[in-house]
Amino acid sequence: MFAARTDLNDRQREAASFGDQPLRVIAGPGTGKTTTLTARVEYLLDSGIDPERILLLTFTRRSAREILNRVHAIRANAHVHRVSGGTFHSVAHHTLRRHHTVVGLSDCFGVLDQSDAADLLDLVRSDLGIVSNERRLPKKNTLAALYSRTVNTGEALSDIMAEHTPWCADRRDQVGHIFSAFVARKRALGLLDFDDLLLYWRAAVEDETVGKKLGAVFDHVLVDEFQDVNKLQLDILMGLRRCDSRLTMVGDDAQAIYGFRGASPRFLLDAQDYFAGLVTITLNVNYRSSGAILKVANALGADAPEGFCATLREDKPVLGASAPRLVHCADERHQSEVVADRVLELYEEGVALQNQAVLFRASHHSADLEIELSRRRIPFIKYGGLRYLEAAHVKDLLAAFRLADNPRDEMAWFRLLQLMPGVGPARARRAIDALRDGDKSLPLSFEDIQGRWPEALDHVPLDTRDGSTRLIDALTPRAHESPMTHAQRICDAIAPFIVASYEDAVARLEDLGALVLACGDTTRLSDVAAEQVLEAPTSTGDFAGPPMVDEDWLVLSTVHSAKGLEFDAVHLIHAADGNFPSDMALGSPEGLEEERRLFYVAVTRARRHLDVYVPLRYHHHRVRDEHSWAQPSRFLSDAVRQTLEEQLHTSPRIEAAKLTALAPIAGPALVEGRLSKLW
DNA sequence: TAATGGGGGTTTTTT
DNA sequence: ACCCCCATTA
Repeated sequence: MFAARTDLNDRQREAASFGDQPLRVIAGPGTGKTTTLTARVEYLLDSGIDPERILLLTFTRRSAREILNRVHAIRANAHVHRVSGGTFHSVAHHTLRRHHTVVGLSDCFGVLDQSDAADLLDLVRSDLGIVSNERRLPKKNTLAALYSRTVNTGEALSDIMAEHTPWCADRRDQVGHIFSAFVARKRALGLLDFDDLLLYWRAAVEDETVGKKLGAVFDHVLVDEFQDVNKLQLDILMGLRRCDSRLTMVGDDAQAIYGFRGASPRFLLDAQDYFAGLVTITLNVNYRSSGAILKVANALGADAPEGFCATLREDKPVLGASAPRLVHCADERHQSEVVADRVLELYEEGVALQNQAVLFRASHHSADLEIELSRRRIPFIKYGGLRYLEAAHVKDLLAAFRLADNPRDEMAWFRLLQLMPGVGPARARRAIDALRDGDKSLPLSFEDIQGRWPEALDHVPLDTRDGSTRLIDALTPRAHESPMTHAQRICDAIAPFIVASYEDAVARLEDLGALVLACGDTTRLSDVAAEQVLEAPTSTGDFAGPPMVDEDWLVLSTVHSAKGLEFDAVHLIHAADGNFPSDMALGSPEGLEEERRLFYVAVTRARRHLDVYVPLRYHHHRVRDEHSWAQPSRFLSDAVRQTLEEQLHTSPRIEAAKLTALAPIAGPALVEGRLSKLW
């Protein structure tokens, strides 16, 4: 039973067994946040709450699973798997699928990921006759970011643009036109983007009657990583809890790193304004890191202008810890060598590769290290950055899945038609136009599509007509066919195009096969496509299996993706100003403070070993020797440096290069002079 | 008129 | 991987 748990401290226990008022737990890194949430779920189950009536909102599906697995490990007989949980977006998706009628959606809506949304914005822009190559008009990805920030914060577009894209603020009206056309187009095509999932969920919970019903489904709502909640998500929570005060929020203002998604730690700090009767419990005893590492973290916190809520306290000394170091390297190449050396050194000392992580600010910062690791045959897995899901062939098949349910999805048509050789944007567009009915909208069923297909065929080159017709046949659903069989037919129809256009077709076809298998237990293909997009594999290894056969591998991760994780050893690379903090974030004081928190997150992932690396020199082009000198990150203030042991590494390569600058010796004379004594 | 392939330059972070 | 630009091909 719950009372028997002895691994909780008093504060954790108090939080876990707290009553029915709104509860805010401020939990610094390593203070047992997950343990406490787990214990709270366990406590609620013990007190007789039906697992299905607990909603656990976490930042990633992975952390939801981790918490539920832990509960499950403790009480194997419980129906823990029935606890409702996931990310805001995935719970929104489930809610909308189930209750599509009440929010006025069709049940076959497709879900666009970020880059699909950007593509649609670009399409809408060109339809409006707004030319993209004019200077000062934001590019599609910037447009997508602007749109997202605007709807997630609920602030006026002009304010958002003035703050984040002042260089094009005078284009506000055009951007506004693009956005309203974008909204209309999504609706006409039966598509929702990530933001729409939340917007529709909010619309539902904000409705007096519907909201009451949706909220009444849950007795308890628990929210992890509350510091990364934005206004839209806060509105949803307030709607869900309009008649019920049982809400638990766990977070840490010091780890708020998702401002670019409209999140603000203010919602955690000001939670009492949104939830009446709020009680706060603060956890600050750290069970993760060595005292020396905590000193680094606290020094970083002390530099923050407004400070952090929790100053971390050591529980008891961590065994086998080394002094945190600041390592100066010659350049990026040298940094990779030094990191690889250090990783192997720790490995020799018994720290498995899996317990070591290399962290960095931006995904491409690991490029050189990846080369070095491959050269030395050190296996690694990379989190963050590019995902397999973003690979073209996967997106192709997912587009086909969406299309099979919803023939109005022009985005999907546009993408699939261009898969055929000889079909580019212009022909794809004409073929789509040929499919339209008189009123310019696409048919709702594949029967009608089949009827119009001969006309569309005129726009496809002769030698791809067979293949494209086979694809249309595959997309057309058959009576009494399981989604998986249908998916397999679609996959088979696409395979020839994949084989024709990619060198490494075998590996890509394997990816597609995995996607087909993922259709096992669903009723709709568009549902599978959405699930895949919402629960993307988080690393380059998740999708196709680990990169090598070895059972141990080093973790490479962006700091964002490392959130919530911990490692015996952390190697933080590129701690140079401009990289970390990123110079993209220096425009505003808030941006800089977010970078500081990000640095803090990186440092606090480490249990026993922390090494921060600063390359002194950056090469800009491969040509010649153009380079600039880097300043160490501004977060490495004097106070922070006093908590670190500084180490200056000289590189044999750099030392060797210096030789060429020396005055030459008289080589031939010396050699011949010495030899001449022999004869 | 379109599609395609090559080359060069860039890339913040994620649901 | 993306974007942008340019030359070549169908």
